[in-house]
Amino acid sequence: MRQGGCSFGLWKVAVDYDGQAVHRVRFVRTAPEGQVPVQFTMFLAGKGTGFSPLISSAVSGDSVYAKIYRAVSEIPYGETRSYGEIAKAVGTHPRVVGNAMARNPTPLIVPCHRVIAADGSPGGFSPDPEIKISLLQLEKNMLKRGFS
DNA sequence: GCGCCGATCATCA
DNA sequence: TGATGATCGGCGC
Repeated sequence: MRQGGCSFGLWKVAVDYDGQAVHRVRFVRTAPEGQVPVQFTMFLAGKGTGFSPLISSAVSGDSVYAKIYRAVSEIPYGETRSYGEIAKAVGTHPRVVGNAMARNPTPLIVPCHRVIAADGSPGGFSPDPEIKISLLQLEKNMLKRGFS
């Protein structure tokens, strides 16, 4: 298991991973020393649209949560879905989707920031909703500017 | 049009 | 077993 950190604006991203398997991602004020997979730095710099071939350990298994994480992973770069849409896709209730996002062990890889409330408002994000806004703006800008 | 309230269900303590 | 959510939709005003 390797550990690393990189910057995203005022926040840092701490990553626990093992080869292509990513076990945990979290936003922190101070990141641990070490390298992160190149996909993270590329994505956060607006030079990548995804994390392939990295896989999150959260999507394995057959629990409802794993299904939710898989469904969320299929949201394309720059697009959004509502909690209700995800819920319908996996056959559960929107509240459960919110619960799954709140406990998401690997944000970014499972793009929980692309899941917003049904009326278009951002909804919540841990530890800070501003991160969610920043990520959505980043993706929107990059689509518009053609990954400059 | 806006705000309140009840439904709903997988985890965790 | 009961409480708790990063919600949704309908109804009343």
